[in-house]
Amino acid sequence: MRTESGVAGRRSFIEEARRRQIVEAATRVVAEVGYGRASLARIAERAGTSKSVISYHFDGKDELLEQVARQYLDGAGAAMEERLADAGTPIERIRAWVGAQMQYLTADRTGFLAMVEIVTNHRRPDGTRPFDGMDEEETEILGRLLSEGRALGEVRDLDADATAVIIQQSMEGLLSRWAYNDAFDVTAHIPALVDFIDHAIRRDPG
Amino acid sequence: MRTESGVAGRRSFIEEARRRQIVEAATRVVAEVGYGRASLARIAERAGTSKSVISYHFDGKDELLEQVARQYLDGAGAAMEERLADAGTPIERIRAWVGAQMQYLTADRTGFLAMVEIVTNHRRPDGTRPFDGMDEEETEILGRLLSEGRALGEVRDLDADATAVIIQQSMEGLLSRWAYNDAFDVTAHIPALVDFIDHAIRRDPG
DNA sequence: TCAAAATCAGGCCGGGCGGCCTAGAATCGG
DNA sequence: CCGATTCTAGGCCGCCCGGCCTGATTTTGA
Repeated sequence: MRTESGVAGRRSFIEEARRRQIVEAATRVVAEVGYGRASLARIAERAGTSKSVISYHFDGKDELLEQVARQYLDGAGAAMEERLADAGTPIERIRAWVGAQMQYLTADRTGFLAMVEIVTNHRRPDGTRPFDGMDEEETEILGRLLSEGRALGEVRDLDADATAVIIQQSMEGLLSRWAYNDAFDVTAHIPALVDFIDHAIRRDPG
Repeated sequence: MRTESGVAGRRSFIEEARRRQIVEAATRVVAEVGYGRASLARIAERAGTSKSVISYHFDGKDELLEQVARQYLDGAGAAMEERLADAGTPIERIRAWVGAQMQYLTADRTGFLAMVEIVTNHRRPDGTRPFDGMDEEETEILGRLLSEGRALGEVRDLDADATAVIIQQSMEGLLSRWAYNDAFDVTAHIPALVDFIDHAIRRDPG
């Protein structure tokens, strides 16, 4: 690879197309057979090319898989930032936030499964996980909204930070169920989850 | 191995001791380096023995790892069955259930991590997961308790089955946070979770 | 006591892995 | 148009894996 990685846009047309194609193939393979069985040979076969093409366009398997996860997470992050409503009361914004997050994350099952496999299993040579402490930022957003809600009297007396973690993980828990059970209709459970959270935090339920 | 597997109790003293020792070593190795890097060589080294001892006492790596997960899950199942309170209102029983489950599952971090790694990553040769649909039974228990509570007017109007899934997965979500972040103080969050669930389902909060 | 059975360590084997090399094909730039 | 560059396919390498074999050692049981 001639263009030293890091600066985008300096890549040729073929380079970009190949990277997209390979990332796409890797996503499908990881989602299908899992992280452990996703080899370069399988990915190359799925992409209709050879292993050396992957080696040529990526620094190695690690960079490719990190790219797969990073790509999905970047998309999710951008979509969330865009849909983070400024209007409404804190609880309304939390409801919108939870709904939007669940809706986006369940839109592309293959991408989601691949991301989960990589985030949970990928390790650096020293054993550490590259994708650590990802959702802390989102938890902080929830925590701020809960604090605002408490100040306004809309949210009952509770530990904002602890509750933010619980809300965030209740979402991830539901997504986890969906990840392990294809037949589980997660979208049908989103309203129940939003309602569940609403009643859990609202001071004066109606 | 002479005693055809299946019938327990027919194993010799040495056999039992070795199996316990190897399962213990495998648990620690899987929890430390993850499912993907947990090789027979590493497990044997940790156990202070050689690979062939594992091959002698177990049918293979698959049986060993399934044993590691099964052992933890059996212990959890037995503990839960024992602590499933008969007394109290449905919500009180749900609170007790959630608290007990969280308390037991966080008591042995190493065993829990190994179980999670194996349950999520272990696959049969055909690609299917042996540990599928495990928590459905527990979800059904929660669903029954919610239905009872609704009939008694203690629980608000809600979809019992959907809510049962959400409660179950909110627990697993919190455990997942703990699994990925050693510093996360999960026990400190248990009361907040129980309170969260209580407010989410109770008809007349106070 | 002592042969038979059980248990163990070390080495070896075939296989799949990621990475790399090489020769040639495709593309580009002047 | 053609040399230089980019890109690709296939094969090869060393590594680690799980499984197996062999021969030594320990334990068992009559």
